[in-house]
Amino acid sequence: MKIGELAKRAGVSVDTLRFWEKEGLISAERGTNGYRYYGDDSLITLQFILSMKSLGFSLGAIAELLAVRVEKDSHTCAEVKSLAEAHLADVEQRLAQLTLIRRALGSMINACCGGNEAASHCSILEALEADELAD
Amino acid sequence: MKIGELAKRAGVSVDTLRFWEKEGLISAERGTNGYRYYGDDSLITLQFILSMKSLGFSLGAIAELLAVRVEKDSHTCAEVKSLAEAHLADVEQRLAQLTLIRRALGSMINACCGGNEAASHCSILEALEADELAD
DNA sequence: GTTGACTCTGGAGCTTAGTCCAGCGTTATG
DNA sequence: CATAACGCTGGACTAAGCTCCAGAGTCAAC
Repeated sequence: MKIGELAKRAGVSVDTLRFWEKEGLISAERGTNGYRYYGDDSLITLQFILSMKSLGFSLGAIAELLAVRVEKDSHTCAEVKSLAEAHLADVEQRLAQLTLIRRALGSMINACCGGNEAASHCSILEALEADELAD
Repeated sequence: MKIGELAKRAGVSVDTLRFWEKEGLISAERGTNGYRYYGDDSLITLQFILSMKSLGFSLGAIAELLAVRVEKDSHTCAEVKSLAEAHLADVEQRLAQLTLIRRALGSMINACCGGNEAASHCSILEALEADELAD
C-alpha cells in the first residue's frame, strides 16, 4: 500500500510517517517512481510505536527496541538481552507508579458523592497520600 | 523554604519550578522581598508531577488533576468525579498496554540465550505477537 | 489527454517543556 | 560592610516531535 493508505489506516499523518522514517523507526520499499510502498507488517509496527509513544517513551527509545529486529545479525544475544532487561526494569517502574495513581483515582471516585455540592474534599494528592498510608 | 532548597530536594532546576508555576502546576507564598516561599507539601506535589511526567502525561493534564485541590469550592462533586473517571480510564488503558509490553520483554529475555551468538530471533514485535496469540 | 488526487524532496514554522542569560535586588557569612 | 551566593523578571534560545508549504513529478478516471 502507499503512504496515504497506511497513514489513514494507522491514524497518523503522511508527514509523521516520513518523519518517523527519517528517525529510523519505520522503513519502506521504494518503487521506480520513488513512491514508498508498505506491507501489512508496517501497520503492526505503527501500532507498537503509537502504544509506546502514549506511554511516554521517546522516539529514540522506541527506535532502539525496534532496531533489534532490523539489525538482527549485527547484535549479539547478550546485547539484546541486556537492552531488554533495562527496558523491562523501566516498564516495571512505570507499572508501579501507574498502579498507585489508579488506586488514588479510585479512592477519589469512591469518596466523591458525585452530586452538585462543592468538591471540598476531593484531591488527587490527598487520595494518593491516604492510599500510601493505608498500605 | 526558598526556591533553591525546594529545587534541590525535588531534583529539578529553579527555572523549571518557575516555569511550572507559570503553567499553573504549583504555587508559592511571596515574601515582602518578592521571594517565593514553600512548605513541605510542595515537595509532595512535585513528586506527583515528576511521576505523572515520567508516565507521559502532559503538563496540561497534570495541571487539570492538581487544579481540583486548589479550586475545590468552585468545582462540584459531579465535575470532579467525571474528570477523575476519565483519567482513570486513561490510566487503565496505559496499564493494559504496559502489561503487554512487559510480557513481550519477558518473552524476549527468556527466548534470548544471552550468549555471543547473533540475535537472529529476538524482536520485540515478534514477542508481542507471540504473546498476544498465546492468550 | 486533461483534471484532480496523490506522491516526492527540502525547508520553514509550530508546540511543548524547558534552559540560559542579563541586569538588578536580597541575604548570609567572614 | 564587602562579597559571594541566592532570588527576581523578562526575554532569547534550544530540543523533540511534528506540521505545513512550494514546486515538481505520478497516477487514475472520465
